[in-house]
Amino acid sequence: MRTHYCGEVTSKQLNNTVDICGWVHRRRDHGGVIFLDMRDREGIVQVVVNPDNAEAFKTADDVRSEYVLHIKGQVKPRLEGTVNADMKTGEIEIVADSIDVLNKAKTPPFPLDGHQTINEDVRLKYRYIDLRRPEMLNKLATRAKVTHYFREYLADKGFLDVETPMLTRATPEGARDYLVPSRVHQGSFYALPQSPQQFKQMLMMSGVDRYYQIVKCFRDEDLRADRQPEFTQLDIEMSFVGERDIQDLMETMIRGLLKQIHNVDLPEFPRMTYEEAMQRYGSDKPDLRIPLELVDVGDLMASVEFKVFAEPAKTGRVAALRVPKGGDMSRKVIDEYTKFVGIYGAKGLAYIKVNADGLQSPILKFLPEDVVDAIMKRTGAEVGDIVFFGADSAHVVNEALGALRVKVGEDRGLVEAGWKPLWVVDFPMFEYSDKRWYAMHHPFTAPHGTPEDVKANPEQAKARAYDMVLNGSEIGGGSIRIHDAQMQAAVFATLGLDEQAAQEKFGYFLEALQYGCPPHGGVAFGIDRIVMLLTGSSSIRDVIAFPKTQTATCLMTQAPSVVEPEQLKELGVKLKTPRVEK
RNA sequence: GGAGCGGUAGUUCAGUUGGUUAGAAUGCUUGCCUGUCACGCAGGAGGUCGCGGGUUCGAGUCCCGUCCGCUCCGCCA
Repeated sequence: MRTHYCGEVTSKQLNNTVDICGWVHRRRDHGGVIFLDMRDREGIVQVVVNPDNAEAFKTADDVRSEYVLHIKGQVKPRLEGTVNADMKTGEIEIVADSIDVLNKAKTPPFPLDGHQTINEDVRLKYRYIDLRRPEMLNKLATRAKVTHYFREYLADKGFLDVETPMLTRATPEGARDYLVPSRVHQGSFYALPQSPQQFKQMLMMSGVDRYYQIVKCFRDEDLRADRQPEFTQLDIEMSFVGERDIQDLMETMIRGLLKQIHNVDLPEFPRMTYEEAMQRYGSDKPDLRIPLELVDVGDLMASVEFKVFAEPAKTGRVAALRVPKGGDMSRKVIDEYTKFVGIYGAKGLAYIKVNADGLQSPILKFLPEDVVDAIMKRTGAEVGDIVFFGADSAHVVNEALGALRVKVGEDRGLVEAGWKPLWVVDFPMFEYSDKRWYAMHHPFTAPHGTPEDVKANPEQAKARAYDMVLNGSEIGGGSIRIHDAQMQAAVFATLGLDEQAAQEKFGYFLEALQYGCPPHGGVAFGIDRIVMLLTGSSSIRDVIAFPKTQTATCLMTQAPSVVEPEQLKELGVKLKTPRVEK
C-alpha cells in the first residue's frame, strides 16, 4: 500500500510515483486547488490536488482533519517561491493522482498542531490522539532507542535477559504492594513486584553470572511528577564483582547512551560520599549544574541563641547558602522563599544582605560582630550577595536549604546547560525513625565491616551502595549484596527481625544463601526518568504511552473499575461496602 | 493523611464591586477563492459556568460540602 513514509519523501524521489498513507494534518482549500498536509510517524508532506483530476479533487473537497488517506502521486519540485524551508519535505510536494479514504474521522477533541497547550486530562482521555502529535511520538521513539541501546550494550557484555515473575510474594518492608487475590488459594494474595530484587539475586546463586531485564515494577504509593505506580526499570546483577566493576561498566553504558542519543561526551563521573553530598548540597542527589553550595556555620554560632533557630546550634545543623548577586532580592521574594522552605519544615529563613554601605539583616542584632565577620569570611560573601541561613535538625536544614538551592538556582537562571553526572557512595546502612532501624537502601545491601560491627554500631554502618545521579535526578542505584548468611542475620537482627520472623518472611532466601551464593551486586536504572531527562520532559507521563493520573486512575480506560459480584465471589473477596458501577 | 493552584463553548482562555441576553481566539459548519503551508474573505451554529447545597431581590462571581486534574509535603526499603 505504501512506498514511503510522509516525512521521508524528498527530492530523491523527484518525478517518481509514490504511495503514502497517513492522517490529514491540515487541509487548505483555495477553491481552485486544495493542499493536504499528510502526517505519519515520520513527518509531514504537502499534497497538491488539482481540479483537472476531478475524482481526486472531489475526494479532497470532502476530506476533513484526521481522515486516514492513501494517496498515490507524483513527487514534483515546488514552484519557485513556494519552497518551505521550515519543513524537512519542504522542497517538494506530491501531486495527487488518486486519493483513497481509508477511514473517516470525527473532528478531534483538541487540535494536534501544537500551537496551544492542551490540558492534560483531555489529552489522557484521548491518549491515542495525543500520541499522534509529533512531540509525543518523538518521545516514544527516543524511549525505544534507549531500551534498544541498553539491550545491545548488555547483550554485548555477556548479560542474559531473564524474565522474573509478575505474580510473586508480598514484601513486608518497603513500599505498599499491589495485591492480586488468588482464586485457587482463597484468602491468599500474590503481589506485583516492587522490583525483582530477590529473584535477580537468586539468579546469581543459579550461576547466571550476568543478568539484565527491562522490567515493569509496581508500587502502591502516592504519585508525583516523576513517579507512576507502574514504572520500568533496567535491572542488572553481576557475580564475582566489587563496586568498581559494576560502576565502571554502568558508567560506560550511560556515557555511550548520551553519545548515542545526544552526541554528548560525558566526563568521568565524580564520586561523592553521601555525607559530602548532604554537607555541600543538602541532598543525596545533588544537581551539580547549580553553582551554589551549603556551608556549615554551626561552630561559629555555637554560643549564639536566637529566635529563628528552632534548636540550639549545637544539636542540629546551622548552614548558610550564599547567592552571588542575590542582594537584589525584594522583601516579597524573600518572603516567598521563607514560605517555600516552610514546606520542608523550616520554621524560618534568616538572611544577610551584603550592601555596599554595610550588612542588612533582621538577625544582625542577635549576632556579635566577630561572629558575623567569621560567617562572611567563610561563605565568601561579597558586596551585592545575599546569604540565607537555616538552623534546625540536620534533616530539616538539609531538606530546606537543599531545596532552596535548587529553587533559587532555577529562579535566577543559574542552572548551567549540559549534563552533570556523579556517583553518590557510602550511604548509611540504616536510618533511625519511629524508635527502630530501617534499611536505607534495602535489607540485602552489604554493609562495610563485619556482622559484629553492624550489630554493635548500626548508626556507623556504611552500605556498599551507590546511586548514579544526573542533573539532580537519581537515575540508578545499586549495591553489593550480602552473600553471607551471618551478615544477613546481623542485618535482620538490627532491623528488629528476630530469627523466627526472618525465617517466616525470608526463609527461602536465607536458605539459598547457604547453598553456595557467589559474591554479587547490581544496579537498577529508572528507564522513565532517564527518558525524561533525555527528552527534556517535565512529567514522567510524557514518556509513558498510557500513564495514570495522580490518583492512579487511567482516564482512557477508567481503570480501576468496579467488578462483577460474581468475580469477587470466585476470588473469595468480600467488600465491607460493595460498590456498583455508576 | 496534608498544603497550594485550577475546573466557563470542541479546545485555550477572559469574565471588574454580586446586576440586563456569559465573551474572545481557535476549531467546527455554509458560501467564495488556482499556490497556500497556523492560507484568506463573508456568514452561521455552538454553554448543565465540574456537581450538590446555602446566602441574596439577584450567584460564573460570596459561603459550605463534594468530585476531578496538576504541583508539592508525608509516603516511595
